[in-house]
Amino acid sequence: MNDPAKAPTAGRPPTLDEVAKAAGVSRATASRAINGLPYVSSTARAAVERAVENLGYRTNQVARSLATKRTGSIALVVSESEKFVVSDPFFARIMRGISGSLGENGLQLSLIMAKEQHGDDGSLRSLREGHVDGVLLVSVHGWDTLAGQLLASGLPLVVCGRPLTRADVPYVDADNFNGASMAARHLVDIGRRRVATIAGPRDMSVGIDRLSGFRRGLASSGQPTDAVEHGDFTMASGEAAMRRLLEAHPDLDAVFVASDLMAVGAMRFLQAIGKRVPEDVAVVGFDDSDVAATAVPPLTTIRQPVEELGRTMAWRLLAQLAGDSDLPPSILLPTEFVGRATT
Amino acid sequence: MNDPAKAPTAGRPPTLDEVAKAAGVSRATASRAINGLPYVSSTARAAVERAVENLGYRTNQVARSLATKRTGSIALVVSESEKFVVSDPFFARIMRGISGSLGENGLQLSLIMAKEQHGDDGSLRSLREGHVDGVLLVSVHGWDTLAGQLLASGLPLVVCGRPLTRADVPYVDADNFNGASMAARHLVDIGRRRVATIAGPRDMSVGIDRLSGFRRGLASSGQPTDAVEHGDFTMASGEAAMRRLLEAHPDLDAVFVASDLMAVGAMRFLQAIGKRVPEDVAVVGFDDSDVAATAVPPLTTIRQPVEELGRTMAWRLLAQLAGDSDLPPSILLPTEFVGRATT
DNA sequence: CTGAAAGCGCTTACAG
DNA sequence: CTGAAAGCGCTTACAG
Repeated sequence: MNDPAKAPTAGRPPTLDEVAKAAGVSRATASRAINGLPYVSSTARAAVERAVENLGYRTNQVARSLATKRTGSIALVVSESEKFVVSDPFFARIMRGISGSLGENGLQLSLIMAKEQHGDDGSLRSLREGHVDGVLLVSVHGWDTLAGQLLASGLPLVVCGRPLTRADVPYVDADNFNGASMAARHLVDIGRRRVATIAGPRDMSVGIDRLSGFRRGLASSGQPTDAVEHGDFTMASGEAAMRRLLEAHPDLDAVFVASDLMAVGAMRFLQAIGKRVPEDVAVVGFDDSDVAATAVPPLTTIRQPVEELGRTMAWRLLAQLAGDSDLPPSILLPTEFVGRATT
Repeated sequence: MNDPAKAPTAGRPPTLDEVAKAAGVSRATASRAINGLPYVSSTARAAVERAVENLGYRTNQVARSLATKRTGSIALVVSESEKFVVSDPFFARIMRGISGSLGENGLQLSLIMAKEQHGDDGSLRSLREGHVDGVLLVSVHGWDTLAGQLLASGLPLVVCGRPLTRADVPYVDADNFNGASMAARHLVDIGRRRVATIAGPRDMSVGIDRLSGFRRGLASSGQPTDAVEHGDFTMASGEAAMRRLLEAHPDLDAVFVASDLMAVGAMRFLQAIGKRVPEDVAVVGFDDSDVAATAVPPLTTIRQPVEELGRTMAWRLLAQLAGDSDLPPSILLPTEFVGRATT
């Protein structure tokens, strides 16, 4: 059943020219019909559609890119030196959001793992070679180095998380400030009199914003906001910070922890020394990651919409590429209180 | 300091034509010099190099692709429906290997998260639109659906892990059979008389191969190979399988577990019921993942070279694209015994 | 070793 | 609504 009408091109995929010929129209008209442009008679459109179907025609995106100067693909740049970043569940969810949103719009995702140690190692080279239309950057540390190179490339850029330096680049982030504030207020509302916090690193905006939010939330209660220890978002660091906190403030009866993982570490320490959660010490985490629900007891926390973060980054970049005006320079996504058993 | 010699193109990046003009040669010669082709006089080459430098010229890859019919990018297809796949540390390491290897060869990595539920959801569309030169597939389950579509695209394809069906597609895998065999032999060598196994799923080649290897390794000892329970590679499944194993074979004194994570689950159960590891029951895992070294006690295991798996997939595909003949249809990477404290 | 010319497969003013 | 033509920026036989 080697229907010659279906394979007239012997191997090589059919071209627009062949479609036009088969439809009895010009290449220009065929192009318009295929791209859904106006001003194509319905008969011409139908003929082209039939030809496309018969020939199994697919637009050659490379040729289209050369003509339109749009590549239809977006780079996702991650810093490879952070060993864990790709395997981080948070990152995986971001990526899923981005990928879904891009896919719906017919765009490709080009993944670039940049080694940030060297100034120019070539991993970002493709960005300057017209391979992509825009760039999405996800990087916790090393933001400056990478962002500098990306900005220099002149491509539209959206980053994940509020950048510490360079206020001039569009970003998307969770509303860490208000989330943390909610957590603190909740602890006050349930009657806790001495509320402490395990904050994130001082040099990350996510650490900084959750700490300021915590202070803001506690402000109305008149409580001091001096019971603060820092961790690095690992479980072990949460455990150690909890120990330091109790040494310095033995009277604390609640703790807001800037990530669920650190909160689990903190709870582990509390339980090890015989403190009951929530009776002796109430705990609120942040993220609503998988560990929150499976912790014992299940962890009260602040949810951030991670996949939505990725979706929104993609949306913001696409809107910019589409030339939308009056775009918000940056976007904060609402966080949400999730009550469980630790408060 | 707006040196006109450095920015003669006002915004728009410089073209090959401009480089040629600046170097005083033809476009053809400029092209040859830039691509390092032979038959270019050293003076011409030098002049072109200088012009490239001065103008800040970069090859427009899209134009090059149209002319050469090579895109310089490779698709990495993963199945999105496996929620965890992207956040799986194993996958992250594979991806690092692939990305590194591709980057060294100046190729792009295009990430495609395919929804395998639908026959054709468009996520694989780009593959048929000339976007990529070849495809790398990483997917544990759902292999058939995806591979079928990919094979149909006619693009060169290399998959990760031995496919259960379709022996006709090149793959790269760890030598699961010999690794498992080594594990079983080791347990016999240290004097265990009743060796059991917690195997992986029956419908995954990695599960199957590690089970056959185990049986092969035990064969010479004359021990029965009937003490087998299956898990699904999660910690919880390892725990449950260990329970079933002890119910059926209370006399077992050693267990080979087909993954480190399941092994940790198994150890958790053993310790919960008061069995000592390794005194009462010796345990060998598989993978040498992070949890192996941090387990208590540290887990004896079989190491598989995960990043090298990714590197090798990339190498195999590139070699095929380069037209190398006599390529091995598939490649098995050696696994290695890592002795720790559980045996 | 070099250059003029054709070609890769599309899109898009421009002039009907 | 339609078509002829130019153009996107490169590569590569071909003929010197």
